[in-house]
Amino acid sequence: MPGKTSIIWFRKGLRLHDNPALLAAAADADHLCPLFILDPWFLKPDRVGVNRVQFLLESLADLDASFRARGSRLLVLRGKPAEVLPRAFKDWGVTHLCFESDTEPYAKERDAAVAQLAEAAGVEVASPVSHTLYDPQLLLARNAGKPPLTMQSFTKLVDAVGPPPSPAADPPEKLPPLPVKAAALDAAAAGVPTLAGIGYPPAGTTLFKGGETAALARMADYLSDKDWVCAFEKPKGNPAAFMRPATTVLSPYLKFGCLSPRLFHAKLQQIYAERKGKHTQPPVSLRGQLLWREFFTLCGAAIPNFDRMQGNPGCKQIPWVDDPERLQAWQDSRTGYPWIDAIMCQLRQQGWMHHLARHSVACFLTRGDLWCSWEAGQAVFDKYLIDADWSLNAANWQWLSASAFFSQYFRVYSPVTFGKQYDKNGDYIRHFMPVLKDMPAKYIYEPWTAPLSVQQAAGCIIGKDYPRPIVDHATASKENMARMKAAYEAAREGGAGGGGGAGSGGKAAADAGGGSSPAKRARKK
DNA sequence: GTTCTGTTGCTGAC
DNA sequence: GTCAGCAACAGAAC
Repeated sequence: MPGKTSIIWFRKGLRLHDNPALLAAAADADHLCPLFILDPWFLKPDRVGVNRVQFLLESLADLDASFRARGSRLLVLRGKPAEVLPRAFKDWGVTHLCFESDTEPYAKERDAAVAQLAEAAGVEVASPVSHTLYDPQLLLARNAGKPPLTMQSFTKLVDAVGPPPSPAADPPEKLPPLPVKAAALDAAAAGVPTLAGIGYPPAGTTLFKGGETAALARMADYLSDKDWVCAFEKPKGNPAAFMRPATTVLSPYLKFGCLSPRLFHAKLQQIYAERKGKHTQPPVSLRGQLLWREFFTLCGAAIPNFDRMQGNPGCKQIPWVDDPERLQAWQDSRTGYPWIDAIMCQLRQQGWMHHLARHSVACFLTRGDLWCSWEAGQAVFDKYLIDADWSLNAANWQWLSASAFFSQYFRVYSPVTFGKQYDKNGDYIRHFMPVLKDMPAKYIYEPWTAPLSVQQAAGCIIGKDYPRPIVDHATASKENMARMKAAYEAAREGGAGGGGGAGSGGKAAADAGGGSSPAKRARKK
């Protein structure tokens, strides 16, 4: 009987802890090859920014170091997985291929093709779930094959299913050696490349360092303050806090799998248990944030065309206007609204912004002010965010544009007053938009209202050094609200959400006789 | 059918 | 700091 030679194929899940695929590959193996493949599909500088790629390379270097400490090493090969892997099967005499299951559309297609090739080569495949707390297929099955549409029903679903699996055991101190031919590959052929080596600028500008080591340290740091953990309420965070962010910034580590959601979840439950119920609850608690991730990942896995408007049955069809100039101004921090422009600058610079800051700019681009498609904004976020996650990005853009999940389109973020609530002096703006750093606090959110003498004293003339507002918010938001109303009416008449290309052709009848009874209600908050 | 509620709106009067 | 009014949606529970 031939020996076992395995590949543990890393894609996300860039960690050794809670890694069931690694355990499966290593168990009773004579040879184990840890492998990452730099897929050209992901590495396009115009589509994936330098900060996220840097984060990835740092994560790979950290992974390599961890393998070396266990008598192994990480091989990094380049090419399409469907071409690289069959060669490796043959060259190295591979008998087993293990990788973490992935529900994104590209990944599903890629993995199905690879699994077929493996079968043809007589290679046994295992792909356990460890990117999410729960197996999305299991959740779907428990909910009649359909994803829940609200966070409340999602929370109910996971409550009914019970606690998620515990994190898997740590891998052994000593791992099997590489196959002989794989071990012969040198750094040039199979090492972690430099940014420049793959066509990127030599360095990114993000503050956040990739890798499992950094992830565990960051988690430990935030979890050490148990009062903070138990009092965490996401909506109360300060989006303008940039020296120490109001949230954990564990999202990029969860995105790449440097941190296991199950480990994070287990640690949170431990702390909550110590406090005997005195802690915040989902959806606003820290655990709630993991459930949001879980909810949206499930939606991304179960709803067709989840990253598009057309053909997406959950997405309201709204007649957005394709306006490249507006989109570009938004992307390049030239809207003339300092709060918006500063946030977009933080995005390009750090690859991360607070959740509420993302809300501000997403609302502004779509239903609030510029009436551009959420898909266009999604693409910009997908390029620059270090934590860009396919499902979460699509879900949040649909949420903010009131295309799905959320429908109170009359709640519009003000590009002027929203940030002011948190940062009266405008320190966040001064930091990210240095051109405005000497503008008096009175005018910093609306510099076009500053008298010319003030502008001169601040060294920032509006219309010359910094643009005038791209739209008048009061006018634009009012017009857009009317457009939303019409799109919603059209959707109701045309039969909900609408998958096909029906678009928004139906014009809104002034009063469809819908005659909803005059629900007079005294609502209190 | 009605009622309740939804992680995170804004403005202006008090 | 609180609260009504703004103009008003849709899923879930009843």
